[in-house]
Amino acid sequence: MLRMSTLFLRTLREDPVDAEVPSHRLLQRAGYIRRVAPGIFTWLPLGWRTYRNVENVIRTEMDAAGFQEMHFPALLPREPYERTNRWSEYGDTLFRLQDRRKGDYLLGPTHEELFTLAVKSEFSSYKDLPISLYQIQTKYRDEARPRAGILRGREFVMKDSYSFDIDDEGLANSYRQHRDAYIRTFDRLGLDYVIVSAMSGAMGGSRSEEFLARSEVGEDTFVECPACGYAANTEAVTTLAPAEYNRALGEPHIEETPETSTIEALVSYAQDALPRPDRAWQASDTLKNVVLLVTDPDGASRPLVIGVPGDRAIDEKRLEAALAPATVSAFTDEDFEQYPVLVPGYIGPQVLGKDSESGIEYLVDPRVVAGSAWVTGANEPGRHVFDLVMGRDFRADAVIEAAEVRQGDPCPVCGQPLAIERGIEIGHIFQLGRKYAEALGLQVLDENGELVTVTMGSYGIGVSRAVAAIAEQSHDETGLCWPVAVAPADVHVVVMGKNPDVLAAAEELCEQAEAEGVRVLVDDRTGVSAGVKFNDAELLGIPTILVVGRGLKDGVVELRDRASGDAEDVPVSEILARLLDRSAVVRTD
RNA sequence: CGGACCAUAGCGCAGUUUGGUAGCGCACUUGACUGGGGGUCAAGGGGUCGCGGGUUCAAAUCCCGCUGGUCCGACCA
Repeated sequence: MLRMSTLFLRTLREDPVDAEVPSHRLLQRAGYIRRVAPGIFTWLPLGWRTYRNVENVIRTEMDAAGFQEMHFPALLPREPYERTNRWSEYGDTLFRLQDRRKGDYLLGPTHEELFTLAVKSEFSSYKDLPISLYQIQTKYRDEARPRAGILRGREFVMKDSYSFDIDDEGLANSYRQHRDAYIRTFDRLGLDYVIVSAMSGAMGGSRSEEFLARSEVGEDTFVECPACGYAANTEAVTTLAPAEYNRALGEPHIEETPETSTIEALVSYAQDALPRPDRAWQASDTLKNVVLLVTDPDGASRPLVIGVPGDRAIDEKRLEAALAPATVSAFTDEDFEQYPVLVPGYIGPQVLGKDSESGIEYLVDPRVVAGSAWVTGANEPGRHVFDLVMGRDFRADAVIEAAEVRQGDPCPVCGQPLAIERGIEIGHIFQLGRKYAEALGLQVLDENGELVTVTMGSYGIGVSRAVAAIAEQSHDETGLCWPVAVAPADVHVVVMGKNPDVLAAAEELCEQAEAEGVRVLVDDRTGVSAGVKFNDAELLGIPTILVVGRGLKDGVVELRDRASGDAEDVPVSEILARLLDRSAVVRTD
């Protein structure tokens, strides 16, 4: 039994000044966590109980799915990460340190290498596979800017699983098992989440989905189709090629368009000087060609031009995701000097493409379909070309998803307008493929006695982040409101006044409840006013609040639902049954 | 990595402009009253004013340097 009179807890009446998002603010005010250094937090007793409940839900579901828990060190040698290139690729985000002999070590940001090596050292036959292993581990990432409390810390706990299969079919199966286990886990945690298509990004691999807890403070943006249920991270949204597009009125013709190096100026000029017969010119009639400098992982860089409808901006995240692992930067004046064919403000696709004279790679937005006509640069200052038709008058090397996604864009599945939402990434599942197995030489003998490289999946849940995500989704103005599955106790008993008979009656009730498996936190403090106790109870957010006080002489106590605020008087004789009904009694923490 | 700002009691802040006994609210201790919504009164404890140097009779305050931190953006399985 937790007693407020002895609990290591101090609630704060005022908000900590550094806390911006509700979860961070309330977890600190309620005495669940305290900051130690930027992005590094201590869990105080109530917070730790909550954290462990979350961890236990995750662990039970992983075990139930047949995944085996093990545990790696957080402090790791450099060598395995050197072999997969991540010692350098991870960059400044990697926490590095040296031992007394100047040997390089790191604090693990994720453990693909170690799991791969572990399987390699133990198993060597297809008969041993498939297998899925996991750990619940403290991870370290030296984030450039930790923020939002434990939503994004530099030290955090992650449950990371890895599956090992002999072939793609096996991997797909392991992936499905993890996906199902994650659904059960997040359902039990009471989270409101969506599963979105994601890019596998720097991790490599093919299929990837993210579990996002809906939250306006989330750092991930995703689109969702209210009509058909399609959902995707903005990085992974695919653009529907339009069924209708501008048709050419004739052959391409170059027009004088002075001082029109921006789309806005061009549209305005064309409207005045070269009006369309049927309707006004729009930015979406123009083809904007953006030059970027692409740098490959080996350090080589080259120009790249991307053509998008003039009303669209390039979304850097989508661009980076589309080009990964290469990175992009702006094309500078010096770069332009090296490529005189590129006339800033008047770049047109006629001179672009790998097969063209310039050899500059040219990629286009999916809206630039074959047969569509555009107004675009004529590759000379002050001139644009009209009625330039994709496929007829110019070609692209490929299609790229890099344009911004907007509210109301058509769903790639059903065509209905998409909504844009924000979420907190609480889980991510990947079909990694053979990247790590190849780099580290994880092979087994197949049934024909041939060596084959194992294919892997990688699956993560942010355990500490999930605590914050739950807090983010379940709180109100007065404090936290935990779902019963993760709450630090089942019932918060508020003992009113200082009448020893009332206290004794409350104590007895608490003892009986505990004996039945109900986890009780009792506010047995004397000399604390009713207001303080009620406010603390609401701040702490235990789902059921039981007020033992003046009703006792009539044989009733007051039962309150923290979330709704609903209260009712319940006869003492019935209270145990009611509490059991509202408790997460079957629990192993 | 850009931009803005901050550092004074456990927390939140004033004091710095114009140098002169280090303050307020909350929290904490003691006592009394109160006792179903952060109650009242009284008496207390708690500070290398981030660090180092300088100017001055005198520095939280002015000057120089450093360190740490926060927020916005960039970045970020």
